[in-house]
Amino acid sequence: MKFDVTAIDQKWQQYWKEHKTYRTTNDTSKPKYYVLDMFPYPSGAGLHVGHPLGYIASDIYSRFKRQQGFNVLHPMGFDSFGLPAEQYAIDTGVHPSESTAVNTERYKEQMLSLGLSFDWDRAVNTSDPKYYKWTQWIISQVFEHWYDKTADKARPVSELREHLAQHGTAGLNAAQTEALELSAADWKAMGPKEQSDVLMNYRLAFRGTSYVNWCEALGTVLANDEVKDGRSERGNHPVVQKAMQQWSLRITAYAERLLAGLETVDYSDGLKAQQRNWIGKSIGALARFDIEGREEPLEVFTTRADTIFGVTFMVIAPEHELVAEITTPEQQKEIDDYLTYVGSRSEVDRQSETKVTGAFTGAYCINPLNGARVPIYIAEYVLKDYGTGAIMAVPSDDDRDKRFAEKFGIEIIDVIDKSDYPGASLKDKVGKLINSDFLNGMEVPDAIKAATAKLSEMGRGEQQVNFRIRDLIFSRQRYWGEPWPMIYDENDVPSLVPEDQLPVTLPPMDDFRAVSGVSPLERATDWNQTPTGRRETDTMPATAGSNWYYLRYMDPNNDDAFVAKDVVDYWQDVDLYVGGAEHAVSHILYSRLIHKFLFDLGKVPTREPYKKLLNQGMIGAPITSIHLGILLTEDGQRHPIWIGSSVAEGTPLEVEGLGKGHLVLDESSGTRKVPLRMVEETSVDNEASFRIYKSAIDKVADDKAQDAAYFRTVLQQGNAFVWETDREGKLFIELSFQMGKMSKSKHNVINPDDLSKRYGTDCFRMYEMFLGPIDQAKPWSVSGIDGVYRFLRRFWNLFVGNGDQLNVSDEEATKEEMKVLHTLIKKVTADIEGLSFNTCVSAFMVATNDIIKLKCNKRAVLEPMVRLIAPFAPHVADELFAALGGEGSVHHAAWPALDEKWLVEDSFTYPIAFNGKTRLTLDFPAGASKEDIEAEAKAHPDVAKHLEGKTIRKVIVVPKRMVNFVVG
RNA sequence: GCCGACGUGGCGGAAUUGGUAGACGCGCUGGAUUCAAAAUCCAGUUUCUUCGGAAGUGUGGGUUCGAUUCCCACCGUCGGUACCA
Repeated sequence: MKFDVTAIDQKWQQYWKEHKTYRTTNDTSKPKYYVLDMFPYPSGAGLHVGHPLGYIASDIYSRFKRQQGFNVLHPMGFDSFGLPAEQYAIDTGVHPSESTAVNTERYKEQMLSLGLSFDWDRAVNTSDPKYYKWTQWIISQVFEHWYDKTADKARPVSELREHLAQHGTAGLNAAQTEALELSAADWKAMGPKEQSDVLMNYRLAFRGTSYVNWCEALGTVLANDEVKDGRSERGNHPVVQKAMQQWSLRITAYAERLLAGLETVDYSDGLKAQQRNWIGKSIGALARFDIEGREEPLEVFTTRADTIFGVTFMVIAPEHELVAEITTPEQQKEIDDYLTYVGSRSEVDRQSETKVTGAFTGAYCINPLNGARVPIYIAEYVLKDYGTGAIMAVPSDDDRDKRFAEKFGIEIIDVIDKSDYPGASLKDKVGKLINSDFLNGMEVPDAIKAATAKLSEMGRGEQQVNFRIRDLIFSRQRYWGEPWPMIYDENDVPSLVPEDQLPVTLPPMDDFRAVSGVSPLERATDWNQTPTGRRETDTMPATAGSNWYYLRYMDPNNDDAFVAKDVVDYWQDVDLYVGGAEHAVSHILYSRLIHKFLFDLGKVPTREPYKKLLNQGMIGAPITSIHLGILLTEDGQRHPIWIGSSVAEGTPLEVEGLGKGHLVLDESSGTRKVPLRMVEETSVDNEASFRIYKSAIDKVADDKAQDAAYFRTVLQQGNAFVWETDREGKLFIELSFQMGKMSKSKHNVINPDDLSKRYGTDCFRMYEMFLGPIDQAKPWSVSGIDGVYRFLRRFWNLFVGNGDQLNVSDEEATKEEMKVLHTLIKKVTADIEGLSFNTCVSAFMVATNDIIKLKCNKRAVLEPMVRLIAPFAPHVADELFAALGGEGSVHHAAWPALDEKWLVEDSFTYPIAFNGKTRLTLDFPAGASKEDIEAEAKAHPDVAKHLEGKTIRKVIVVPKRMVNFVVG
């Protein structure tokens, strides 16, 4: 028996594959346990050392539960639709299905080599038509439902039609885009197109105009979470707001339930807070201000109705529909100029803006409580999508309003006396009302109630709840996603593709570019023209496939349903969900939405999809960045150029092909840093800086790899390099360097394969766990992996001794030896339950060291230790288990049972403290009484020495803890 | 700005309900083995010290017989979010 990690790894990985050791059946006789890893997107870069952290943790947990006798569902699959594969296809001409297949295979191999116990027979792929048939089916169901706020659940659209035919909109309490008023007769008089438009107002999946994040470079709409700092997360392209016709999911209908459900699940506080934030519930009041010379009032939403006497102007969003209507002729030019200015600004501009801007419409409205005449402005800082798109401005009590009032010379009326609350900010909502008529003297919370009540009494407003969350835009003008299963007839009325015709598969294409907002599928005319009408050419976003995948694993090959009822009734929900915090908001929220929808339909038995969520911490790694600057040439031309990290602004430069000039910086952010993968040829100069050599860049030009494609894109943003020369005369640019999280976009990924090969998979697994608490961020470092390797060797040597043969005795174990074993059982069992895997590894080390000291090689101790270490070191454990004559795989062997009798102590070592400071320790029998301990301790000569010349004021004895003398 | 998490040796990190701070591992120092090295094994390793001790868990206060743990204020790091009315 040799400790040959490579041979052991291969042998057992082969064995598990052949024997389908990790196959899971829907065996309802055992209790179920569902452990899920977040769906990976199979990128070209492969796994890095950050990924396995979560996979190993969930694998350990699954194996542990399996040994405890649970029927464990632990599946893996791939989120294989998405932008990167399509972008890669545009860059290289490789079809997304091909690159995805290659990447998926690579991920699977890497996961197999980590010894992860997935049941690969249950693997799913979102881009597989057999899978996305059901994605389309679920979205079809969403389309066929509306939200009844009275019943607080989704109901079929057929019932809505009936209601409209009988009562019109009377008595309808539905989640809707806008409030409609129709009689039954109105409804019946409508044509198909008009009826369809009315239903769209209520459908949970609907088509409508919305302001969207438009990314010109990617040629598609992006979700809020796909935009970071006004740029696209994929590719870092600028994003602008644009009004477009889009499919959306009415997530706002579920806002309240998504919020309430957080109370019932075991997620971290931080994550719950993030979700609450994203949903953004606020309770306030709707107030209606009459506009001079106009019937319809101006509606505003405010959380501070109490400050209504301090209102000195109103602000509406530039996109607000009233703007055109109320602007007076004298102010028309000013408003037009401002609208032009707003239209010219991207998201980045708007977000980085600190000064207030706006324009006066010339119109006035009337404060309903005191009749004051209030001017109406438009300004960028008021958002179209939140509340009513209009605010009542209270410059005395709101920072932005104040800056605006100061700039435009508007009166400021103090309405809150905060002198009782020094240091309180506006958000604290404290103080006493002044200058406010009947509210004077009230505290803020009371005044809010009183003012709201008054508005309501006057019919000028009412209490209202507002949510920050916006409906989820579910259209992408791209190829590589699920087609919306819709056909438009000659009246432009969309209808679902019948269920028996699903899936609507993607047509084969070889050119995936989206041209000016039109999906590439528009060009597939053979596909999109059908006898009954034209197909919808928008596809769904990546989240469509990933927000319900956990259900498909339960029943992955079912052709009659997304999951069979009896199967989902058995598996219920995910017990433990492990993944990165970067998906904390969007993915979790969207799958919670779909789950709740399916619950309403009676398709799933639980209200929440994920009972417990574990977010693994990031593993940090170096990020190298290349700098982009601007060369201003003597003839006034500006050229983007690549420069070293140390080139200062104003440096005179002469660049081949561009001429002489000097360096100016990017207006927005100085030199712009672009993360760059360390290509192999890049050489390390010292720890703080890296160099990229010209020879490396030239080589990339004809490289077909996916990394090279990214690299080329980056390089195309600058058109020349400002080279420096090293000692050997080679040209290079110095890159900047910092530690940061490991991610595809930062191109600082470290691959686990090498370590796994060198030290063995089990060592790599235990080392990753040993790094620290699973949920905390930490830098990657390989120092320390040797220690884990040495431990595994020592553990192995317990069984083989000095020779190459198994050397285990059948003698009865001593009390001391059994104590070591049971201490380990207790610690490891508790710590796995508590997801504290790093301390488990320590516990194994301690136990191994103790057993070595006891020179114990007894089966009674060692065999249970093999079963304990099996979740952590599955290969070595199976090898040892087989050598010991175990039947089958250790991974189906029972978890060792704890017997507390071995842990009972005869005596306890008490720390003896004086005024809380421990000075010595003394042993007392475990059963000794307080009185005996106190008397004996006082009598002990070492204690007496400390008590000399002092008065004992008090003695505290806590059995099995400590003794403390309070002296003076 | 707001929300959340976290601050412990040279480093990663341990410490049930408040009860011996620094487990375990890395690194380092010394030793054994070796012609030598690797590997392995043994001992030591918070700081200061007059070698009796003393101080010590980001900083300052508080509660307590006793605080890494609980409370208050502040500082710092990381993550999220940002004109949300």
